[in-house]
Amino acid sequence: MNDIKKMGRPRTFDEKQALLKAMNTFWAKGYDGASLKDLTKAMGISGPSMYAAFGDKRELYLKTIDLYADVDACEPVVIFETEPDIAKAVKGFLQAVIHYAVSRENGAQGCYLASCAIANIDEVEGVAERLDKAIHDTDTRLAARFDLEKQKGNLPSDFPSINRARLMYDMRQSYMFRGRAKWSKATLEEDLDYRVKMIISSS
Amino acid sequence: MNDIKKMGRPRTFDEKQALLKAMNTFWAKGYDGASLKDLTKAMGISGPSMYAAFGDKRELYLKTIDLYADVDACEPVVIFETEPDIAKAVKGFLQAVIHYAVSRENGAQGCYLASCAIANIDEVEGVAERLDKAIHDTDTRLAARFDLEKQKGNLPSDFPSINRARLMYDMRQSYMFRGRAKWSKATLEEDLDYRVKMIISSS
DNA sequence: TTAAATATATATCGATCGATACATAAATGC
DNA sequence: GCATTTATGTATCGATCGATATATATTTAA
Repeated sequence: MNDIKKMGRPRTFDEKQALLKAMNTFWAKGYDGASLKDLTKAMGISGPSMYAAFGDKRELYLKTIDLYADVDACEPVVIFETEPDIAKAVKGFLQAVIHYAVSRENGAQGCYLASCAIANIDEVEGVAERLDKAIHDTDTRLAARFDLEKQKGNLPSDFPSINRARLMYDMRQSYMFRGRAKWSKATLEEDLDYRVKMIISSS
Repeated sequence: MNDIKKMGRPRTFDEKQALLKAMNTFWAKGYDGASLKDLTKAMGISGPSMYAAFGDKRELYLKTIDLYADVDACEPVVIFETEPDIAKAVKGFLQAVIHYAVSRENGAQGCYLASCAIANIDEVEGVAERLDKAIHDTDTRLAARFDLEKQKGNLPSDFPSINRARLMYDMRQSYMFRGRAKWSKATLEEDLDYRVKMIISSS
């Protein structure tokens, strides 16, 4: 539906692929630590191409944050939303988080928001609102699944969905933090079952 | 005992005070975002004085990390170690953490390690080992209090001290994260009692 | 009083920063 | 065809980066 030919010389690179490369560069070096040279080299494009496509360094950064929040960080959430059994869903979520936390490429371990974006929350305009939205969106999305289980009668009617959703998100951030600090998958999984219990316990 | 007069012109500034100012600057702007101009202005000294006293920018950064780990971040831990009742100790720890997370000066909210240092873990040599040590030291210190309570008979003999210590530290990091993301003290305290209960629950 | 030692202030270094001017290449519209 | 539009590659801008050379000020040792 949207394949109307545009005028002018066509792009020779894929915007999303370039954004992913930029994200990994920011992730490893930080906003100020990642130079335009670093970024354009990783993206495989020239400086002027970057500016034409994304605006400037700050806008590029904000777009990588949007990409992360909308796409990259969602896999564990999807697992949580699709696994039928709620206990298994919680455990599957945390397992996916742990796997994600330790298995990204060099220098980009952990959570992009928690280990990169948050460092510039007051320095780079636009970061704060995106971070706040990402946290609330995830909290809400996780709570929605708990609410669904309450309707089904699989969780008690007084189950505090939003509080447990926040707790679950906090567990995610904790694993991400230790993952970036080079903790092993095995060590992170040690206390997994108790944490699952803590999340779905009703009182 | 250590007031032997040194030769040469004496320092006109206090090293620790200058380090604290440098830490706040790094905290707000990040390692690469904080320029020597920013740093020396905040520290109230000239460039050459900074280099003479601390080496270079990287060494200054590492020294601020040491200062944070050894001094600045310890207040909630001390509360945890000194409050006689273990349940109150856990709650007091988390309350102190929440207070700390939201009440630092502009741009320096949250945990210095989690919102600044960790961003440069692979970029700045020496950060990774300090971060790893700080996490392990805190985990161990928290676990020691649980072990003490086990000896006293206030906690069951099979209480998993190190796992609960890690959980407690993770709760700390979570509050710090949301504190930096501008969450209010009241909101952070909402689910406090449940978290305390789960930290000291024995099964 | 002089020499040695350490800290300070000013001025400035080459390198790199983010960003852009310009000419050229490759597509569409007519 | 030719004009228009958009993207690319090269070369480079002024500003700022981290770091230092130099001269001066202030202390102790003798």
